[in-house]
Amino acid sequence: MNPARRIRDEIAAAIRSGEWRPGDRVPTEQELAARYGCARATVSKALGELAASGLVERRRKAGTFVAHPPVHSAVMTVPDLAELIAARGEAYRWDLLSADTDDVGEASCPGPALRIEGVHMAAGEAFALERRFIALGEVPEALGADFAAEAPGTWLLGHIPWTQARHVIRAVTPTRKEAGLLGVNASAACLELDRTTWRAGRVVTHVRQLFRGDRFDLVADFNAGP
Amino acid sequence: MNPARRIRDEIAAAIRSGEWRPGDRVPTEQELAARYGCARATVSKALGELAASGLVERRRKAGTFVAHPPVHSAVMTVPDLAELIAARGEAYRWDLLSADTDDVGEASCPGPALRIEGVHMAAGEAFALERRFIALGEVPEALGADFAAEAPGTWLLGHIPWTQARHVIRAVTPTRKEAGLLGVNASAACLELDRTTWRAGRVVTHVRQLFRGDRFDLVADFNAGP
DNA sequence: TGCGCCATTATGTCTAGACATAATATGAGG
DNA sequence: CCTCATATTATGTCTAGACATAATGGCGCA
Repeated sequence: MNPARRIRDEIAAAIRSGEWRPGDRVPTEQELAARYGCARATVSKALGELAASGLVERRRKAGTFVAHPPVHSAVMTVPDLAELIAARGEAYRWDLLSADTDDVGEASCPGPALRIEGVHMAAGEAFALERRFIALGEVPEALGADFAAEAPGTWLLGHIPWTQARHVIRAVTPTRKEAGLLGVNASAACLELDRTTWRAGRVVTHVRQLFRGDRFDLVADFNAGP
Repeated sequence: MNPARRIRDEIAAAIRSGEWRPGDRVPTEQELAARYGCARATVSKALGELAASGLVERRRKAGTFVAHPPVHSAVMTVPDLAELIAARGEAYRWDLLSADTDDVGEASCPGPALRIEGVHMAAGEAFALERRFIALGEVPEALGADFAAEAPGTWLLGHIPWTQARHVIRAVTPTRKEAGLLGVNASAACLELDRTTWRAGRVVTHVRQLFRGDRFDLVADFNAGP
């Protein structure tokens, strides 16, 4: 086992078990270096990783301290729907409802855009509705894509490299039309997921996905540190 | 500006702008060290941080490559309700409905537990319902706490150091009783947030919070890298 | 031709030492 | 007793060099 990894994991374990409490002082780098018989730089690397993951806080001159736990931040994975449904062992299908060019776009995706609507199907039943705008100024090649054959999210993932995104999650009651498409009662709660995606500061796409509340949970794990 | 930080940020910018595409080879550490006029260890540190944040992938002998973007993972912050509401400029209040000891607990929090129910109020109106189990085997001091004066989440945050947690988010239709407590129509969609919290592998608490769908959105940002 | 071994190569990690930086503690002066 | 300058100290970062490790590509042998 690496010295750096060992130091990092042992300190993380002491913090997570409650042995070292928030505010407690972590031994100085020199003390740890002596205890583990390694160079100070090695200890510093381990503490740097712990600080990056939020488990400790380092202050010059003062020393290193066990951080106070955050309210709750968690890493949430929003899965690719095709993969998610395949993982359940169900057949996945994307049904395109409409695809039109639109010179105006909408508030969160202004300018000329491609407007796409469709349904994600699992085991022959509607699973989620999708309404998407793709900014043609950023992704002109979207005009040549066949969104009847491939869901736009899947296509974009293969054509647009690293982006930033913001997700907004809320519970809503579907409109009558949406309820019909999803095959649920008009009073059934649905989970709405709005995602806006930027590249280099400019909006690439905005998508609103509406999930059947009875078939979809978002799961987020909070696991500070490595 | 730090050399390490500069290298890291310039490479991250090249990736996020699309200049370097997924699968592209990043120059070797030696080349980068020569280009930036610094030691190889400095380059290695920068690349290590980029790899930790998922922007690049490093393989021995093969080199460093721009990673393929993940489906979508995002850091979600589940706020402290008291703080959230205070930030909106509204008055926050916690109303305790009941607090009983329970020898059995429930599935996700087995064993002797404290069962607490209450309402989070904002500006005089119900905002969220909470039903919580606190494992007395792990947190016996919870018996001495005054949960009429302080919301159990707030109390736990101050008494239980670093933990792991899992969140499950779904859209539900409230029961008639829940709708009444929240002051919404029985057909209004609500956002349910289930959080189970562990310390050192043992369940500390399980909480179910039910939010008014029209008053609460979860926001998650995806911003790989520093 | 095909298989397996080995040299090469790029990353992974560490060391010992150096200097920078920032915040605290201390002491001098008002 | 308070205030400000200074010394101290722990972290922050870097360097140059070394060795470890793993995967790849090519070479040699069958």
